[in-house]
Amino acid sequence: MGKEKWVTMKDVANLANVGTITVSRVLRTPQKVSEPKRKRVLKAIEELGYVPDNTAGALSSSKSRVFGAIVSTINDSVFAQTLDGLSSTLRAAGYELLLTSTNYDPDVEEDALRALLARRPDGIVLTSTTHSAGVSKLVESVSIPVVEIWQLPSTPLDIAVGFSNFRAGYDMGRHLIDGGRKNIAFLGGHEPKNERGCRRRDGYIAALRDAGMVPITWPNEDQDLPSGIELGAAFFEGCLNETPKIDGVMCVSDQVALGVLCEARRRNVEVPKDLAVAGFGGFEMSTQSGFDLTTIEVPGMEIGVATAKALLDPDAERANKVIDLGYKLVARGTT
Amino acid sequence: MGKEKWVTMKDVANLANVGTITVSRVLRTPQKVSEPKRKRVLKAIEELGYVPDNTAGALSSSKSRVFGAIVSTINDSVFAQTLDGLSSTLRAAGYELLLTSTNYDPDVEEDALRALLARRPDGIVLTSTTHSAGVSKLVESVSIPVVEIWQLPSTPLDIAVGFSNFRAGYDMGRHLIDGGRKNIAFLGGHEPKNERGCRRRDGYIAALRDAGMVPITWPNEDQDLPSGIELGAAFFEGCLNETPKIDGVMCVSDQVALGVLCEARRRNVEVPKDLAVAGFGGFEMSTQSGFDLTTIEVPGMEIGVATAKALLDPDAERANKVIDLGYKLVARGTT
DNA sequence: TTATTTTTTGGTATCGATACCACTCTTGAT
DNA sequence: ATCAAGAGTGGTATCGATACCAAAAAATAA
Repeated sequence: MGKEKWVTMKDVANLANVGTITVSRVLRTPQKVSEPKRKRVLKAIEELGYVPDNTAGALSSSKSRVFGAIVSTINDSVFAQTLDGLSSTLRAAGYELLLTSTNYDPDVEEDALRALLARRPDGIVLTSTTHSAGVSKLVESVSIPVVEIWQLPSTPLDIAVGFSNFRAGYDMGRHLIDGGRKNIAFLGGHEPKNERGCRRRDGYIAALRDAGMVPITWPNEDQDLPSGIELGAAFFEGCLNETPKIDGVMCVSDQVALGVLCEARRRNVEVPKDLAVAGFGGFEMSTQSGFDLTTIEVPGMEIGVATAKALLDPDAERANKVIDLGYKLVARGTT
Repeated sequence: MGKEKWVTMKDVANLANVGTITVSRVLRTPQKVSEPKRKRVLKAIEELGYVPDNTAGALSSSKSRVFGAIVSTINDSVFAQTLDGLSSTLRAAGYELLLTSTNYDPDVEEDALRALLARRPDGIVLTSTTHSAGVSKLVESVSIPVVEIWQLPSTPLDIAVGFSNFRAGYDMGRHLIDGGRKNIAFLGGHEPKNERGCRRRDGYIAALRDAGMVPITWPNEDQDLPSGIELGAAFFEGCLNETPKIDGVMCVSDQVALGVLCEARRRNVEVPKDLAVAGFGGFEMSTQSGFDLTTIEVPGMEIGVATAKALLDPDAERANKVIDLGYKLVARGTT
């Protein structure tokens, strides 16, 4: 626990017998410094254990080398992949990630954004696409790239990287219809704060309407908790009580789908004979060695990487403001 | 996309007709400013849409109001709870979290730590407890709190918050022995880079030795991938081929345990009659409405909250350098 | 050789906030 | 009325890096 002060660039410069600016250049643009001086500086850095102070650098260059992200939750495996991809790509380029989660509470978003902007990030990542007036105003007053992810907003603030939740919902609806199911329900997605889930549900509804079928959704009251396996079981039970003839369910997430699978097993409902089950997300356990679940696989990692690229070179990406990375409907044993 | 410059504290001061320092005080120590001036300043802030620049504040006060965290992976649901607890508690106190993941690669740790320290954080969170010489040296040269989490190191660098992975492994071993199992295997945990998993395995080995039984572990070669459901299935298969009489398995994680459950079902091995299965972590799906899996429940969220408290008030916590939050063995249907 | 470009280098001002100190103005005690 | 204590306020130096400009050194052209 040394109480010593931090070593400064000036200390390094003195030891190496150069100007401070030369030390700065060795770190930022080494090719602009002659071989012998560069070596001397590097040796001095090593010797003193110098760790540059980015807060000072940020102040004078107005480049913080930090990006801010506001996510709805960290606690979602597919989503976490995006963060992994984002954070590692950024770190490779010498940037760090300032992370804030709102736990699906939009009221937190503005505060979180203020706090992030106070750190003068070089860019911002948002996971929501409908924003409060305050948020929009803040974002518009700022001249840094803003990337909205995991959705494709019709009017992006700046850049968007994601896929169409609506089309994914629609496609899965069709998949169940094509599989001959007659009474298909959608479980979850009625959390008004989870926009992505709502869009999937909208897609499902459209698919059924287009096929002349009646959409069944459950639950129908607002419900705030992020959907998980417990809810899946509960949803299925509730839905079945109301509409016993259900022969296909499409779930807002893989977690909910697993809850349905568990509940179905307890009730001796045979999958896929009596009931088709489809999820969304493509998390690890949906694979064949797991639950062999039909699902929509989302390119979580790719979204993270593409987002990082957009942040690092916004002008290149701004040509096409909306980057659609698509999704993959993977039909497996449960349908 | 406004190209306007940021509003500065001076702008606010001018508009409110006060000194810049008064504006600073309104934000940091409002009780030291008289009512009328405070109101005027707040109005000016509102009017101009002023967002303070923390990088400048950090430089002059040497308090960045940022904490850095280096985690092995974001992609683990129980672990994510810790991050959620950490980040929300910190934000409530006006601090942000700078997050970096190493993907279980210890070589990345030193680089990541350097990058974090360059942002002059007010504290650091580490998820590993065995560090390279470079990391230890860096940490020791710094006078900020350092919290190691999810483990209880014998010689903490500074403060530690977690539980004993060894004892958890030991207890679960005993649980299976007490349940009358005769041939108990431990699956996973042979990733040398995953210390926590190794400690659990060590605990299991000790429990079996103490009971005069022969420990069986699988796999026995180094294996780097973080354990998941696919690996669980594969491990179980491999282990069964070598030692067919297995009647109990303890897994390094719940994910691996689920893989075992799936593979067991495919092979018509009845759980828990023919095979007891235990996991570790207590993630959502292990509950009764999910897979009814016997597991060790870890207080993920609490670790995050306690870590935040330790960072915010290190001196209070440093009295007891090691904070053991324990764990809970939850016996369910699979044993 | 000298003139001219290019590369390398360092001095000084600057970024925007807070620390520190000095000063004024209350308030209450004597 | 006088003084002491404390609250409220602002000026100026400062944090540690980078930008900008100018000067020196080296490389190239004439």
